Amino acid sequence: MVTMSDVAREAGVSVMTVSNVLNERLPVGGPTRERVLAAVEALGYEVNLTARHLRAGRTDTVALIVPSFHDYFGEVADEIAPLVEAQGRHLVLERTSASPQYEMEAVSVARLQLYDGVLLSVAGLDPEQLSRVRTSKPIVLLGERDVPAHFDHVRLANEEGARLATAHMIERGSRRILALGCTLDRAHMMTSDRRLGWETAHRDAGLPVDERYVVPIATYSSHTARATLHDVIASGLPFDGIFAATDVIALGAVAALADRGLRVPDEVQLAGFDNLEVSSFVPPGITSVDPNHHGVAQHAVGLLHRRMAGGDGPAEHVVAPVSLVVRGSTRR
Amino acid sequence: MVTMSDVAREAGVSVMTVSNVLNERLPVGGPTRERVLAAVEALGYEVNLTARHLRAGRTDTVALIVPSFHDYFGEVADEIAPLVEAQGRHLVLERTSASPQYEMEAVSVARLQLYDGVLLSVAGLDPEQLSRVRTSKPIVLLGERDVPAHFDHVRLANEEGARLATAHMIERGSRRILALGCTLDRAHMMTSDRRLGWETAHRDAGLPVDERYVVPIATYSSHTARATLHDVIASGLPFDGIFAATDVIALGAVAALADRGLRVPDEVQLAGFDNLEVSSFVPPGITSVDPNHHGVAQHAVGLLHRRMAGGDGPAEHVVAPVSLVVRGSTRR
DNA sequence: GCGGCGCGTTTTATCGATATAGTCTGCGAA
DNA sequence: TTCGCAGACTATATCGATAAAACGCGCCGC
Repeated sequence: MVTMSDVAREAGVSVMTVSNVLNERLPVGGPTRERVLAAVEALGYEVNLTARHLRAGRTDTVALIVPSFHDYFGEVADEIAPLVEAQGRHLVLERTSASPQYEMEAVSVARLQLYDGVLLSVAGLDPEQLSRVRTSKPIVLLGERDVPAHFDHVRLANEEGARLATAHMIERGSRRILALGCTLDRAHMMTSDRRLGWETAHRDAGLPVDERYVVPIATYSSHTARATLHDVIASGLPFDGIFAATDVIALGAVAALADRGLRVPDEVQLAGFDNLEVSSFVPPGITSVDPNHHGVAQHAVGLLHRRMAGGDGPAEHVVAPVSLVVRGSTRR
Repeated sequence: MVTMSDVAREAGVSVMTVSNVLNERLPVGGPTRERVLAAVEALGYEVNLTARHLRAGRTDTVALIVPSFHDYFGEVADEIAPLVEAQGRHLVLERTSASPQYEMEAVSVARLQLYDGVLLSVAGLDPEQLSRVRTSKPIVLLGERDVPAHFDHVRLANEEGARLATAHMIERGSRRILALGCTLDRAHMMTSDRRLGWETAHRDAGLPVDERYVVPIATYSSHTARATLHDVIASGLPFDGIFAATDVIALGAVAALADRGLRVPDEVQLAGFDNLEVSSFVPPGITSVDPNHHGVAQHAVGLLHRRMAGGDGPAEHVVAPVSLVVRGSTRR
């Protein structure tokens, strides 16, 4: 490996002179500078970032830690990346498999030291576990779980989004709407907050809330959603609308409905949540709650930037507004 | 920040003793070890990985560098992650926006030093640019472009996959099959290799090859694909089948066909390439060439592992076999 | 003629961990 | 009593870069 001192020897100067030439900190005389640059070129020297990071105590890198790389998080990550790069920092992604253990490791002091800041998409950790995190570096939390108050946090207006989608289907005539992928839990988390919105829409419309229509699913995959909806259909529970807790679930539902020859939206209306890119392309177009990925990304990166710049106000808890994107899976 | 020497002072020992306790290199006496562990606990010490990396010249981290985080690459990344972790290393993702400049920076000596090895999914760099890369660390290339011979490389059987898909549609009755997203270029790259397979299938079946049916698209997004297919339909060019160069393109095609009320597969058969997860859920199910993500991931990680372990045989060029997954978008 | 100043460059210390060589203590054998 | 030696622990050098201080030299002004 070519080091700065190799360059220094080649150019007949001290390492500091090389450093000064390359970083333009202190001025270096013309001829000397030329010799240094020639030596750099000849040897193919490039700075060792690890050493620089150690010395500088800074890495100019931000980590985005997500449960998995595909679907929702991939799309969010692609929104976040340009914003971080616009600040002159690098973005790297790490993955936790949604396992609490991996998430804890990812925000361990040791790993945090590799980055100037971390965006953590919380999937597995509960508030109690999170409160044990030693925040040696700025962390901004993303995601729909409850988190300790001292963390900056960006979440979505889950209840409102679910309410919008459900109310829309009620207005368009659905009376028996499944809450697919939702749960009856009390803890504030994605699946229960969205179920609350589903409930609210029913109450607002003067309709009864039937808990049989809350159908949890074991894993948040299209595959499981498809199988679960098949079970519901087989059970004979009548329904004429589906609010899917996520678009990934909605996608599984679309498949299951097609498997059974149920027409969307004529026989069953369908709405999802997340407005994934794919949702506008799957015929007849999936109506979905748009979380405004770009806005979420801006909030999150903005908060993190403020902390990295030394800002130390009270923690902010942003609830990002959502809107409904109406497509062909609901009636007009 | 709590350092090892803070712990050493607290425990009344030298830093090396702390190091020895934590890394279990040299044996440390019972009582001393207890004091050290107590001090570590009390101060909340964790090792500084940057310092360790500098000293050790190793980071136990592999980078996967991709054009973008979502769709295809997100799915591949989720396959690669567990394999890298199984080797006791971390995986991080970086993104290049498919820009040649970013790709060059990503494999600059400086950035490579942060990792023990790199998996680079080549999108923007041509062989000439790649050959200028100073490979200070093991690199394995992924992707469908031609690359210099001295790089390990994993690619797909593009021509064969396209041939399979096209032949399948011909066999099922299509006679005028668009090659959507393919190109007439000569350079070996994804879009032209897949076009070759489309051609071969025609020749094999004794059908003429009509270049008007090769329809390139400006950007590889579902959105562009949808718009482009609308243009084709508007142009009046008759077709009864579509081979989409990627599933993302196929998804746009599905949307455009639905927009026009064209029934799949009755009026138009459709096949894609990549077998994205979504393809099995979009009604009626998109027939797609399965690149065996898992196998590709294993090859790539295996090659990289060999290099990182010091293996120095000749570069390997793996062409990963593909197979056709038949779904409802083609006739049975 | 000498202090002072500015410029260009080098010296030294440092970031935090770790490999290696060295030191100290105590115990057993000659 | 002395030497040897093993075991436990410490001192030092090192990874590669950079911040801060020091240095040498020429030139200016009084």
